[in-house]
Amino acid sequence: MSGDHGRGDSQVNSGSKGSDTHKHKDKHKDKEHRHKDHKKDKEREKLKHSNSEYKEHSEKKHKDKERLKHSNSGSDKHREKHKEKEKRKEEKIKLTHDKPKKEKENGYVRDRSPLVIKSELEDDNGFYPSPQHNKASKREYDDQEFDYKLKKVKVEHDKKAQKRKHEYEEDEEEEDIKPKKKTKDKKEGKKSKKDEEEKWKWWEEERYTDGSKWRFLEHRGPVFAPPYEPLPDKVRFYYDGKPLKLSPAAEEVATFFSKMLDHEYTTKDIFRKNFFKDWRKEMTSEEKSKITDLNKCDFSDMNEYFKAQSEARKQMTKEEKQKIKEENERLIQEYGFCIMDNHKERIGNFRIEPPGLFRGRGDHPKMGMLKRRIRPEDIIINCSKDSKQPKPPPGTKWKEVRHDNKVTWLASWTENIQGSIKYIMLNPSSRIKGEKDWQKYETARRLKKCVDRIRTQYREDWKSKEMRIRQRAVALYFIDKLALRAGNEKEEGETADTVGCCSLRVEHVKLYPKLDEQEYVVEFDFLGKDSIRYYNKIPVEKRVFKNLQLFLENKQPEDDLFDRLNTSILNKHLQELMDGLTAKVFRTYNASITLQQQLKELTCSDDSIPAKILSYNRANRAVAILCNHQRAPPKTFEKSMQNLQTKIDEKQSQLSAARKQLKAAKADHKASHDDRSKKAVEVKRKAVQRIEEQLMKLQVQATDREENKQIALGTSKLNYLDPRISVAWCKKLNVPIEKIYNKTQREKFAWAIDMAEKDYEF
DNA sequence: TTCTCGACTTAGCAACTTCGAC
DNA sequence: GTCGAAGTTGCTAAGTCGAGAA
Repeated sequence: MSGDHGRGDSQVNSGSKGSDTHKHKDKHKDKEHRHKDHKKDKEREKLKHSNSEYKEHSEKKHKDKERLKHSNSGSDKHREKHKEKEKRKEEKIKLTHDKPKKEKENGYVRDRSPLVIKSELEDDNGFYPSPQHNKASKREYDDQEFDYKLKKVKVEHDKKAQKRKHEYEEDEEEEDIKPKKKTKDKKEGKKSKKDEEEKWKWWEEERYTDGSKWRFLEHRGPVFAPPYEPLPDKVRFYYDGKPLKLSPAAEEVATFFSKMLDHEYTTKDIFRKNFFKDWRKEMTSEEKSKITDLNKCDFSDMNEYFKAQSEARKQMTKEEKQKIKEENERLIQEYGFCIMDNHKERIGNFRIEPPGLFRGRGDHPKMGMLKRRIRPEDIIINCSKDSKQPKPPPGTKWKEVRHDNKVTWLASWTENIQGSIKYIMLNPSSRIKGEKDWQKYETARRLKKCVDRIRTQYREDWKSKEMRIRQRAVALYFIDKLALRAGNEKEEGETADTVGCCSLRVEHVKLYPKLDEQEYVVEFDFLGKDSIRYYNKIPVEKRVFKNLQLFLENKQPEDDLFDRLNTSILNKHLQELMDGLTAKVFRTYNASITLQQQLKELTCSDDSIPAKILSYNRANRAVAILCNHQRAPPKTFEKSMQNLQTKIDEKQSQLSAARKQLKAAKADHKASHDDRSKKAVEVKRKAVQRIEEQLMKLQVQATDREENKQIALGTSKLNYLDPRISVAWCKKLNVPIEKIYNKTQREKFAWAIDMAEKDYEF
């Protein structure tokens, strides 16, 4: 495809990105890098910028940024503000912990949602009533590319909804009465019902255009973590070499730590410090006075106990395992589904996160803190007014029950580490998620149509008189060319120090007018999402290079590279260029277009199926490299590679032996010319062929595995690659779809599998 | 206009399950 | 049937982005 201005080539084919140069270094080195301290003293006086226009804006933005970002800056005012923020957050967390925020939330429910729902439900003719287009719904409506096929519009009315609702209730009752006595027939009956649901082609139906997400929603609420079971007396905790019986609350938190003893986390200072601080909060005053030093705590006995338990689980008999499986299945049947608009849909995560120690990624300042137990009193339930509301566990109550059909979640709670909200939502195979996914790819396809115009414009903007426009244009170039993330601003001290494009700092880029025979090379080295290192050396256009030199002028390493840009400004600009365009659409677009190009380049219709799959994986890998989707090499990688090599060696000697035998058989036949010897030649020839195929398969497997060592293919496959490209490729080249997508993925992409023909073009 | 928050997507890891060789 | 490797699933952290409050 033409639209790529040579982007991928250096990266994708030659692997010039860090994946092949720096990024595969020892993981520890990466971790060291992650530890790089960005919190340097910011008191030093800022040098004045030479460019006057730049200076004026820069000062303003600098002030803002200082206030916003650097908690350790010299500004008292800023410190106070930061403190205030912290306080507010703590209060919020405390509030959600203690008492529900009744007023606001109740107001919300009473004043808005039910009214909306009521009026909509009353509208009998308009199952999708004429919307008073709000902004969000207008965009959906305007999105012409995302028009449903209306060949089979199925409009089910409330009566039918009620009927289905009752079926669901009957199911539930049956489950309640005899949960474990499912006959085979009943199971099959359920299966066919399930099949019916699986076959539901929501993509052939109309969708809501008024911003509402559903009309009817009924579910059983979440499943809570099992209560804490105190340790048997024989399992001891030792302090300073002496056994110490802990109170149940302190003991529970101690078990969280003891279970992680083999993990690197427990060796980290921040983790230990945070854990100890939170653990002490759970101790009795007596425990608090005794236990004052984590280094004197010995959790090894507890650790051994949990390891033994885990081992015992593995050693369970088939029957015991089966029993657990069945019990789990029962739980899924009861809580794992909901009824949304006449259809039984799978819930993605119906279990509440159990208490434990927070495992932040990278250098997270809050790692080790105690994630508290979530109780029914913390949970907000969302369901429709006319549904059977989920019952809280006996003796408890929900924080709130609301009926907001403008959102997709079924339940939510506020977690205590960051004060953010967690949700229970539907499975990716559900209509609500699928629609959104489809829409995402349609937006990316619309970008394809205007990407050339956008590229021309940002090239023009590199020459702009206004610094803010130049910065915007260079940032957009990086987002487009390198598939960088937008890079929202983050609150310092709350999370690990990671950046995206707009939040890049001076210290993250190095400029080389000439490097290894290439001109105008930019070296990127920063930690992105999940503290994954992005390292890349890339030649850029001269104008970009000159602009970067200008942006870096008179700045300190910890200053922002794009000091007059943030994601909000960028996205507002993108919105003007194309309806629905945001920074992340470029990632989706470039990922999908790269897959399509690579598949065209790499596959040949004459190839065997394994060879085709290898090509597919290579195309997928090109995207994963582009998007910097890395993984830690599997622990057993070296060993499994060795085993595979042994197999290859064996197969090779088997092959040469078989060839010798064939040669001998041929000689025999030449001498005797009889049928028996002719037959023997045929048999030997087939044997050689078979071994050759086996050898090839093994070699392909080895190549694939080696190339995949540190690349995660799943993320791009699941989130960035328009599934219709893969489906079309499979259909065109007669590759079974099962070779590309497993069961879960096929469920998620059912819409694409159904609608994409072999000639589909992204 | 700035800032915060809610809702949602994207992400890697680890536990669990299945597969295939012996 | 056993064992190790590969594949799958679940979990939950960490992003993006837009709306609305301050």
